[in-house]
Amino acid sequence: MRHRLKDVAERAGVSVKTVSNVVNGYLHVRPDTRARVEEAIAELNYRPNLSARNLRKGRTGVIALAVPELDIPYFAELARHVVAAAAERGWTVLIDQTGGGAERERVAAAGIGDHLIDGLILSPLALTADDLAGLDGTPMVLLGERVDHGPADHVGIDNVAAAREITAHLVGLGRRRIAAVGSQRTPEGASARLRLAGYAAALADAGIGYDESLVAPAPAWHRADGAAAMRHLLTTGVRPDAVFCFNDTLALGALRALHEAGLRVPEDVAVAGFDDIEDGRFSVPTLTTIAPDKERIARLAVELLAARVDGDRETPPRDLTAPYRLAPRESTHPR
Amino acid sequence: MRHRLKDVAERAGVSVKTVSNVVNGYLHVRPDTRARVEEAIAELNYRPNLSARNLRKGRTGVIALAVPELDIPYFAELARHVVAAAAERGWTVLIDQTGGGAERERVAAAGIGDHLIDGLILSPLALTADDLAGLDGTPMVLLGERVDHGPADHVGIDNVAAAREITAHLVGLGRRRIAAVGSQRTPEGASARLRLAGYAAALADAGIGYDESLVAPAPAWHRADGAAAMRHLLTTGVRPDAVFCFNDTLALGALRALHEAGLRVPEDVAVAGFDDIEDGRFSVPTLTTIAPDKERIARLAVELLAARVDGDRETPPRDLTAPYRLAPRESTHPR
DNA sequence: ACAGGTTTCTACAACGTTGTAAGCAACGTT
DNA sequence: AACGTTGCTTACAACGTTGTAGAAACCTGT
Repeated sequence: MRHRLKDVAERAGVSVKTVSNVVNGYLHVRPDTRARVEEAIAELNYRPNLSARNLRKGRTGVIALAVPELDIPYFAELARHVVAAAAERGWTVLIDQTGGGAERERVAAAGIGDHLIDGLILSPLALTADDLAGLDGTPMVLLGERVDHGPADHVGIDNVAAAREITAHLVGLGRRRIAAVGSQRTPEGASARLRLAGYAAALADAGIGYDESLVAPAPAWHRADGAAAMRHLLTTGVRPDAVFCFNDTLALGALRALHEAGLRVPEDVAVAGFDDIEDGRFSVPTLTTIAPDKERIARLAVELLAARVDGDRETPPRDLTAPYRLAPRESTHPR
Repeated sequence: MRHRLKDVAERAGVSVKTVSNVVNGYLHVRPDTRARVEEAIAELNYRPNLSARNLRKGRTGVIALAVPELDIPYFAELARHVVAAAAERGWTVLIDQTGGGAERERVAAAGIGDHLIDGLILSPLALTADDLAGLDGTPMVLLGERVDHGPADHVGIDNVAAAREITAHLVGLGRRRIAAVGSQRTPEGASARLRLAGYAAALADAGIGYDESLVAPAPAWHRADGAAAMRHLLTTGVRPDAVFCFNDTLALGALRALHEAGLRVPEDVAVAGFDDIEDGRFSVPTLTTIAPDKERIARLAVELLAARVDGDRETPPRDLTAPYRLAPRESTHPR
């Protein structure tokens, strides 16, 4: 019960190509012919076969967005903005979950060779410049951490500056034993490294010594990891009077652990996060955070990708920086 | 720099079809021929053109998952499970955001005619049976609310029983002024209606009168809506001693509003949600909820869809029910 | 009536893949 | 030696669409 151009053409008494012209809005079609064709299309409920069209055109109108995990709120919120920005260009977004593993990220990046998608917006956790080197010229935009000298365009925020600013905010409250939660053994340039660097810089600015024992690693950046890291910090000698978590979910986990330990936030321990996910605006207490302009990030990424898909293979990789702002909330209210 | 079967064939000195056979794992290919072909494939970094393959096969290997919003944690978690279940079948999942509007849902449902996807898993908020009637036989599975006599397979949980059970749990704590948050003017059979019915049934079971003023509507089911509804309940005469929110995000918003009003949970007001999102396991206090088996829901949906995609158009629409369990947490601890 | 231009329409080929059917070896059996 | 059988390979057509090139129809001004 599925119809083709041919069926419509026969019904309307014209050639296949004329129907194609009507479907594609080609100008020079006589009004009465057009009407007849449109009638036939409606009667048969004709819909173009996109596979055939894609094959013919070499374009699919689909881009992929590959993120580590959809149920990390930051990525879900980002995905919404990307879908919206892509929709304005008539693109459909295929969302891929890499799980943050290098292998799956590589597969996602390679998948763009399959002609199923016109381009890829990739938010890498594990991938390095080397991994990306082999991908010959298929349009790609990287989000988040910057892959130095990578072959692809990049959109991100200034992680170091943002981390420095929010740490300085904690310092400004008079806190001195400021812990960091979320450090990882990741490649140079990854978010964890950059945010740690900003943290360290802010401490140096304030003349506070960097104390290794106040830096808690987290294998992933989920709530459970934040809670575990916080519990660990509380069992070691020095109790922190403030914590900078490298993202909001870590911070929400930390809030939970502090609550279980009977500590008050912000009175005993001030807590700050990063990402500005919706949860943090409703948690008890609400969460001070760095709010990256996600909408802008998504829009820039789609624009960069569009330029490449439209044939620009000459411009060297571009590196755009989106704004962010510090959003102080209850978790760091002055005592 | 993109290669086709033809290029590989020339390089390996065989016919195009032989290369195709190698790519598709056809049995009768001499080992040395196969080796030569594979070498050529590797040298040219050949990847099949999926548009062409799809055109030829009439299948795309892509299914769509249409959900109202990705940044509602329940749908994000569900999406992860669907992606995983689909991956086991070699399917890619294209995720679509409908925003819960009837129009966008209709577009998503109609999009399956475009031959871009083999089937659709749709989680409708606004769509009615009538909307779905016009879709001639393209495979579709509905999630969540049941569309009575709809033309499609359905997977859900027993909303009425679950709502009744969790309300009974509140009754069991000795609470009597039990509010409901999240009612909506939706079509018969929608989640809001079903959960309200379960709530009412549990009250009746316990001999508690149904009090209209304890039922708060919520235009959407976000945190902000839950907070607003809770604030509204607190300003009206009767202060509830328990609240059943129709989903977890509403409940998290309600927790926030209760906190701002200086009320303790669960001592002053017990709070229960629905969906078992991750946030509720880390909130302060942790959230009592109904935990639907999301993994099972996703798996069943993919299986039902697979049967239809594989050609079964005869079996009448099936209706599967996934299990759930009550997860009691801090927000309803006995006084 | 006719050249010259414009508008409208069409036939054909191609996009890259795979199913079909048939061809060609090589082998074992009579 | 002729035969069927099996294993391996290939030519061809088709999937449904659109770009190209050109034919047909229609104008316009002489």
